[in-house]
Amino acid sequence: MNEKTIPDIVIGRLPRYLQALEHMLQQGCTVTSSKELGEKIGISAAQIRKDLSQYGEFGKQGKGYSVPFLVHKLQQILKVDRIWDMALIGAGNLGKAIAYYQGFIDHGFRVALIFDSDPQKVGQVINEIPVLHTSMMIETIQTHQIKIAMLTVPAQVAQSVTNQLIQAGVKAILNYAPITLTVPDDVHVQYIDPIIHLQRMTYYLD
Amino acid sequence: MNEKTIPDIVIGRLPRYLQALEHMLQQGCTVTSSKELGEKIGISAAQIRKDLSQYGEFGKQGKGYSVPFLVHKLQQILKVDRIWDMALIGAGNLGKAIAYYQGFIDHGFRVALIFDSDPQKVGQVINEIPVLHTSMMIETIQTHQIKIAMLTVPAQVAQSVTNQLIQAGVKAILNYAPITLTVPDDVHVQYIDPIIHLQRMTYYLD
DNA sequence: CAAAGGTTGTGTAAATTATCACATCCTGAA
DNA sequence: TTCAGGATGTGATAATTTACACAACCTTTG
Repeated sequence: MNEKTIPDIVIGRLPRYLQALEHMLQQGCTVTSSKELGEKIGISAAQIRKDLSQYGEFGKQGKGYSVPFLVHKLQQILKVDRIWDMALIGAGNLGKAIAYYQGFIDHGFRVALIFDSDPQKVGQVINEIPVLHTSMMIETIQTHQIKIAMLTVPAQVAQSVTNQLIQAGVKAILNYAPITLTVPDDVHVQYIDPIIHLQRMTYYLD
Repeated sequence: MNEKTIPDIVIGRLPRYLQALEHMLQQGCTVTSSKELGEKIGISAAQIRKDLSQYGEFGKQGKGYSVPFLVHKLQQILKVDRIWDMALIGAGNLGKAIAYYQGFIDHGFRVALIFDSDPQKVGQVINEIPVLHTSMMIETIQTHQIKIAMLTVPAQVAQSVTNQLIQAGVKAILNYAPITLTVPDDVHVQYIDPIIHLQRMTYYLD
């Protein structure tokens, strides 16, 4: 069953299923169908069934899916059935907003370390976490065995910071800097850039 | 040539081309090739050539592409050869960080209006823009003819705010709230949700 | 001028992704 | 018990997307 690897495009949809299912759970909904879920997130029912069937048979014919069960399974598949410590690099406006975001901890992600190169920022405490100088970054990340980093530094230094993160053993980077990062094959990068998203929409406007 | 519509997946890559090309321009690079560009952003040269050829013949055989010319063409195609006024809904930590972000204005996007439902926030001035109450939202957006909105409100109110935005004539929404929005076909939505992106990466971690 | 080297634009083939359609199964009611 | 209604899981098919390969063309060099 798990013979061949599941395409990344499928993986990309799983978090969206999980998000919608967690909302349902909060609202006390215990059973759903691929049809209902699909309508909520704008994906065809067949697509959802096929995606989920890659990992096993989670539903009951005639009935649908148990929401708590499916949430649990998806959390296992996505490996968010645990707490992930993360490092945040860059304590500017955006970095601070991220450090204060409650959503991370609610979903098993914890900002454990914050770094900045500005001596004025070092020593500040953001949401109970002291800002450390980037000169301590590699060593501290290594000792904490942190695998995930969020990057909110200027584009000019993003690649060099990335190189250091890789050296420190980081395997996943959420990059807010407006630049494509070059990384080894075993390091994953996701990009968050509002400009890119906006430009993708203005294309369709008059 | 423009007979049939160009697939959205192609549109999604154009902003990344533009981003890389603008970096090159800043560094004084005036000519490039699909090979060089592709290596920078991790996309095959053939893919880039095919994408660009959808809109015309911008390159010179044997030579490559003129960077300033291609930047100009992409800006035209993506309709970012002008200034777009935007409304920002939600003046929390994230909303403030967005309001202060220099990158928008550098790329032709201007935060023109800010709204919040919290009376304590209304009247505050963020980056020279006064925060207005959401009760004035529909009317103000209409009179300013604003077509783009950024949403940084709690998930619980995101859909109802969205409905109001649509009523006000907004056609593109950059949604930071962790929920799928339901909108008419002529309204475009892009999602920015760090949790989704992180979960897409933890799948691949041990 | 000729030839070499390099790059584009594109028709075609391959690979990937999404849709369809239906056998199978479960539930509940008569 | 039987039958109707409804939903899953999946093989087959269709659609989309990417990769390949090369003719055409430009530039430079000798």
